[in-house]
Amino acid sequence: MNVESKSQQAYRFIRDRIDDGRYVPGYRLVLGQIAGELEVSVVPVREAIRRLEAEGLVTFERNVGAQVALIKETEYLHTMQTLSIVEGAATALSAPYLMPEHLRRAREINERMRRSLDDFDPHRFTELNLEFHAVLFEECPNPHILDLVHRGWNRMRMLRDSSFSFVPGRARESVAEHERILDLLERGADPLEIELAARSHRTATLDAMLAYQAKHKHPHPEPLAATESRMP
Amino acid sequence: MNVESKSQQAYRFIRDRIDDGRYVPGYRLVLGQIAGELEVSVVPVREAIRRLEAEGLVTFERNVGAQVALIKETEYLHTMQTLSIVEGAATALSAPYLMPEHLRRAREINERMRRSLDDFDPHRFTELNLEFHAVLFEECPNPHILDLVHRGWNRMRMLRDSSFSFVPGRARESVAEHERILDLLERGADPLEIELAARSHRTATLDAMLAYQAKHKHPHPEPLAATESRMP
DNA sequence: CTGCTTGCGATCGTATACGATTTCGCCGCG
DNA sequence: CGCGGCGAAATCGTATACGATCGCAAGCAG
Repeated sequence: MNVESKSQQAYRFIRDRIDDGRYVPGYRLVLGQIAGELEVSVVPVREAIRRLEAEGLVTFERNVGAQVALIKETEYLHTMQTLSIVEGAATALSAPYLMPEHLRRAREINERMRRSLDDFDPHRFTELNLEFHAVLFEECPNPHILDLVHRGWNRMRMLRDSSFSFVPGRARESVAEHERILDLLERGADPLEIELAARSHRTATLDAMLAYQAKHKHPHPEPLAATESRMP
Repeated sequence: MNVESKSQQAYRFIRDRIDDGRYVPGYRLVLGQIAGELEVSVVPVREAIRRLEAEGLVTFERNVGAQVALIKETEYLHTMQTLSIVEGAATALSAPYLMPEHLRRAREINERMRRSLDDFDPHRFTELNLEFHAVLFEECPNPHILDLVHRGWNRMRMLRDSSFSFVPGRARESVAEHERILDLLERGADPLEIELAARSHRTATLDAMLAYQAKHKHPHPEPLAATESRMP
């Protein structure tokens, strides 16, 4: 009965293709073409693209057209930094609501992450990584914060290939940090301590990436207040 | 030459009316009616409303229509909590980039806030309050975070009447807290200290509101992890 | 009187049509 | 050979049209 609206359908269509990499950043979204593939008219497609634009996944230029958002490096760093903050907060806020069951599941996922490392399966690793944090956020009392976290993840997913795998050794540290966060949660540590641990879990990744890139590619990707936000 | 697109025009039209209170929360947005007032067709109006929906200012129900978002109390609290986090972070991130000139202007605005209190001008007070924080964020190196702050402010503005004025005495405390934040910035305090000060500046308002409401209206607006996020 | 059904008006959702704008290749000129 | 202008094709932006859906009120049965 209640079939989803065509604009919703178009939204999902495009969104799926962005998510799974068929539409790479920079890919030109031509209204008529997408409308043709979907067998709908251009109006719903325009709405869908507008929505994607508001979410930051797509850029839209008047009379020119839309394309999958190109994330510049500094943009990427800013998103990482923002993520570190909202993820840290979300973890701390969720802490009081996490049951032993959640922690058990999280540990189990983390174990699988460790194993995926031994199997050299980076794709599986990043997938499990998302799952891990998703478990921690399941009981987050503030859906707003959660929304911000998801926005950040979407953004990140668009560059999935420039994630962990690019910094040798970082993944293993990541697993260890997960362990530490779980320990803090388990013993009901101070929320601030949890927040900072979760935050630096992400900023450590960021810093590792910066260091790695500085050594291997550009001399300086651009100074950022990232490290200043790290807080010891 | 390059007149703004009609959908942009419609967006601004609606947005203005929401901002200045002509469209109150719950106000029903009828496509044809708005299109008529603007002398455009419904298609651009739909796009505008979709965008407002993505920004959270408007809710849209299929085959029923759009209305200015009704913010429930818990929603409000969540937004405040989120704001406390992102504002705190934004303040800390901006700290290294603030020149004495900025601090001077901020102090001056804060003084005017104090005076507006003596004149019993709450509208002016809230206006200056935004200005104050805007100055602190002028040099924020992370536009992402800033964007989140602005989103939060938009949300808040929709309930402007339930802000400071409802908690007697809170405004004066707020001025004092501004002073304290400025002091921390001036002496180049630890970023974490600045962040927590800015954060608790907002959560203090939240807590004051909750306490006030608990005493005067409802027994319990609903428990929230707010105080847990406050962090001493 | 109450509750369910039915029909109508209001409004939404989308297709189609067409003018407006941009892009890009082609041509002539320097 | 390069470059500036011109024209056609591609694409966008919006108006209009019309079917689809919802809400509400009137009518009918119990």
